[in-house]
Amino acid sequence: MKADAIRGHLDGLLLAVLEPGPRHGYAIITAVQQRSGGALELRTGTIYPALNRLERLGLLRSTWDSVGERRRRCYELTDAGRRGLADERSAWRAFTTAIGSVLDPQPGSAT
Amino acid sequence: MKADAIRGHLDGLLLAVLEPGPRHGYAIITAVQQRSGGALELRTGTIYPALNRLERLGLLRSTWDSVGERRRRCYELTDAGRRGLADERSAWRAFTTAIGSVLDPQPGSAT
DNA sequence: AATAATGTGTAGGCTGTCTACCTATGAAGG
DNA sequence: CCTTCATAGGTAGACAGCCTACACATTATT
Repeated sequence: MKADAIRGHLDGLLLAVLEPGPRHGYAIITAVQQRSGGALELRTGTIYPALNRLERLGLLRSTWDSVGERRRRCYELTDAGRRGLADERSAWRAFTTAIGSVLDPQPGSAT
Repeated sequence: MKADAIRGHLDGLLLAVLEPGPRHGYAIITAVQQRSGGALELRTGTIYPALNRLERLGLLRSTWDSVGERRRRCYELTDAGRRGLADERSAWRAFTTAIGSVLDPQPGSAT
């Protein structure tokens, strides 16, 4: 996987894995990894700043919870986050359609 | 279209529009625009450095030709360029599969 | 005791794309 | 003749977002 291929698509990934329910950062990484069949391995340095940004934008809200002595920060979607996810999904469809039609043009289309 | 969504996919676009035959820069821009149904509007500042890079890498070769007094630089795929295009296409499929399976998971897959 | 797994986070750098700008020819219209 | 638009090629510099590398702490395993 090319290093910066996911640029511009990270937000959608984060919102999508939070759709079923709240998750903490580490679980987000493993969820993305599992869902993508191991293809996407996000780093902490990638997601934590992004999660902060999404919270600042009001798409996420976070709460601290504790398991024993260990603290973890759980993120969940806000209503704006759900709308944002819908936007990301339609943007993704438009994007893949656009790139796909250039990369693999239909035989009938103009050259 | 998010500004930098195409990051990491530009090379594939350029190689793909050059597959049918040689083209000069301006024609590459219009070809991408037409093939994508107007969704992708590349700028000269985007493609010329990229074309130079691809030529440096040996994926393209360029020749000057003249129409009257006007000179234009025509780019065409090398054999390495054709192989590069095939690589870009399979990378694109892997990429869309990966992102897609996170963004719109199949009901059966693990959360 | 040491190592791996779990868990959160920051600092700094990289690089490819974008914005903005510049130059030049040819055709069309006034 | 002059202006304007389409065609054609190009550079300089900034910017944003992701990556690399690092730091720290707790819990489980060997």
